Amino acid sequence: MRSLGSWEDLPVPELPDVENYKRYLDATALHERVADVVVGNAKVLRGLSASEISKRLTGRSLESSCRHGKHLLVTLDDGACLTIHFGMTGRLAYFKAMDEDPKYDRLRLDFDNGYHLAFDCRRMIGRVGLAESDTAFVAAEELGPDALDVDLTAFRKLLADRRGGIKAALMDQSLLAGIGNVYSDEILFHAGIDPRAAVEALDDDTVAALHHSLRTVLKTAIDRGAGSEELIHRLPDTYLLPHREQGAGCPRCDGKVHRAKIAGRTSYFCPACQTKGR
DNA sequence: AGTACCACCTGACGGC
DNA sequence: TGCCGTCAGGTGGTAC
Repeated sequence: MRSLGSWEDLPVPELPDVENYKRYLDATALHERVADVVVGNAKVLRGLSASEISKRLTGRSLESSCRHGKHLLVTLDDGACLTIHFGMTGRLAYFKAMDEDPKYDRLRLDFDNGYHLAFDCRRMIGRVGLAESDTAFVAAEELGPDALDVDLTAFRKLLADRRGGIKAALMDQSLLAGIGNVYSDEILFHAGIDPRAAVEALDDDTVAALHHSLRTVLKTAIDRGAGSEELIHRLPDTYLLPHREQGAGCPRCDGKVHRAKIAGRTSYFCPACQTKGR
């Protein structure tokens, strides 16, 4: 059992978490001018040197932001784009007093107003970079459309040409961007689809149900505070996320939650509820 | 094209 | 008590 407040309760950033990080950045650091850049660990820069990112960011201000899938893209006043991917353990912290600097601060922007924005990333699987523009970045990364921008017609089209497992398809960032292991499980749970199902095995009604679940789950997670450790306590009772444990009671039936490796990931599902696509 | 597996990375946890 | 293997999970690379 996970203990409350341990690092394990921190969410792995997928679309809903990153959306709330974007809103956090918009509410805090936007329009502030960067006075200094402090690189705590250049590994998160992948290739880009500390002096290069420092040179490009110093004197700039953060003008606007957008999110595409799990990426946060911040446009600067010179038109360039600061790109942030949170990996598994990344998050943002905006603060004034340096004793609030998070432990795993890998990159910090110090603003003219005396505040700081830190990219906190314990496992350093996250990365920060620079791109010509947000659209250039999305194209270069070969990302599919953002999961919340895909309507039912487009969703049917994406799946029509896809073969193989539905869980792998949902998590494929080049097909649609933003869904990872945890939310793919949640979405399939609400749609009543067996996570081991093949895409071809889903009929039209089931694809419509899947699309509906996808939107509902992602939006609910955003509204209930994804990105905060409180999310798990704020989700509706019918959500699987607080029951991601082998043998836990299914929140919808008398069955038990099962764990299995599906699409290469540890997956949780209820075999009694999730029967579609079998 | 889709799948399988490894590596990256850190810290928690179970086994002995 | 303490060492050690294993696991988590997004992404990227490679092999099939």
